[in-house]
Amino acid sequence: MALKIYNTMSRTKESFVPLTPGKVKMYVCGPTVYDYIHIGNARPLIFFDVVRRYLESEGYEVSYVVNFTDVDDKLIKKANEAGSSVPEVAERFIAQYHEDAGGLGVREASLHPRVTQNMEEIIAFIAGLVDKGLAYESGGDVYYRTSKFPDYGKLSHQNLEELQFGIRIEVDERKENPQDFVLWKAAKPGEISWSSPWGEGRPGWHIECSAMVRKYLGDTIDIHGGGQDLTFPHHECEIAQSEGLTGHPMARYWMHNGFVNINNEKMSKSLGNGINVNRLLQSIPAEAIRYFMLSGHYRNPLNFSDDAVEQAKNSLQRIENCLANLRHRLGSAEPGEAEASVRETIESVRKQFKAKMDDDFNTPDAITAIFELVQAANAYLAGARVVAGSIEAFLAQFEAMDRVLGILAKAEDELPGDEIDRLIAERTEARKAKNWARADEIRDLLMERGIVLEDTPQGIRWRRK
RNA sequence: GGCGCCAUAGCCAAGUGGUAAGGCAGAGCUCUGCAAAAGCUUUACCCCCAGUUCGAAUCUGGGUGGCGCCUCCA
Repeated sequence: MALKIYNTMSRTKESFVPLTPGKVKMYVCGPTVYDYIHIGNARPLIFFDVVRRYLESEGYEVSYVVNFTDVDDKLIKKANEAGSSVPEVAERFIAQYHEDAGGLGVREASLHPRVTQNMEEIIAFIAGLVDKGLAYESGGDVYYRTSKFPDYGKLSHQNLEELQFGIRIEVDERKENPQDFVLWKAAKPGEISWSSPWGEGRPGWHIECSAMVRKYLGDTIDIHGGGQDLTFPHHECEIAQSEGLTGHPMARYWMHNGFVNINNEKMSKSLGNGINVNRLLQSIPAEAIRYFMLSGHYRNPLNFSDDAVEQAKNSLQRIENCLANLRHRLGSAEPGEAEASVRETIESVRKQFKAKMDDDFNTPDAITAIFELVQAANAYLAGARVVAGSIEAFLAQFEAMDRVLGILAKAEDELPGDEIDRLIAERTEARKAKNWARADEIRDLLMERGIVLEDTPQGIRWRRK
């Protein structure tokens, strides 16, 4: 079964066929770097990171581009408030982004282009649109002439006549039509700006993605992703710009992730309930955040709460216990190749995992496949005969799945300190002597230090709590 | 007004025509010096009402209750 992706454009799951066999060009709209990233930003980061990892694990060579919007109104405002400059603010939060995304286990994109480093291409792009009559200059601004692009609305399935413009934002009288959107904004006095054929100014929000997609990936890419709020207007405008200029489809598959709510409320600045990823990572392991994010289907809304985090942690604990127990038992297992029955079980889990990921990245069901493996491995460990090859095969399958999801903590190979070692040895002696009081005392002592001791027929097994 | 989304056990969450996966939490049992870990067992009139069908959580229509987008937004 081949990969199917839900395409916002067609509103159906479509078989994934890349433009060039074996290669995938993928672009996801990145953050405007004027603040710390929040839990809502984290969802597309983590989800599309998983998409990318899965494609790679399926053998595709993925060119993955995530942009930084490093100049816009919010940055200008922030810089003014902080008595700083736009580049300084951007630099600071780009660094912060890398720290936080990395903290979430999100791999760096192939490329993180910035608006301010692609100004030539952006201006050339706009000029091209003006030349084609698809854009017009008005009072130092340049606007896209939506009336010249009949497909406008095709992604979000909006009908131009039905859209209510000016509902939230006052319509600028410099526009020919209210639905026209800005490509180039004339600079106000003192604002950061670049020279252009239309005077000093800066790019509008949508044009950067069109210009950077084209420059770094080409006229048509395979996957274009982002949060579902970007469907309209952002991606709609990108399509108008890119397809208007090049005459080619901008992307073959449009993917949009659902929102994260906080305690069943929409996350918004006005409610003040945004959750800062950097702060969150100080109290919650990245793996638990990833598990939480992947525990629901990416197109459904997800509700973030303390309870949800707790459940994610506990669920993960079951998998990690299993891994720890496998590793511990490896030392005492008899040598030998994996049994056929074990290989079959693992193969069936492998297929299940793949089938679920192939079905529009059904990560909740893919996680279920992991639990199937946990169950099988636990049952195997409880059996009479335990062979090293089988344990290794189990571990290898866990690792293969985790290369895609990234929800399991890296194996801690740190050894207990001398003192801990000594205490464990002393407890073993005490147990031999049936000195249960001393044995329990030592276990409690280590428990206080976050170390859980478990007695098994193969000796003491310890893990960090 | 337009375009959409969601409603499944105490909680989270798949399934989208053949009679309810998985996880968390809870309970019981087994194992254990005691634990832990693990195993086994256990919990669902699938929001409501009609309809289509041999058969519907799944399709259709109508409700009810949440929610998103309509040029800041992941």
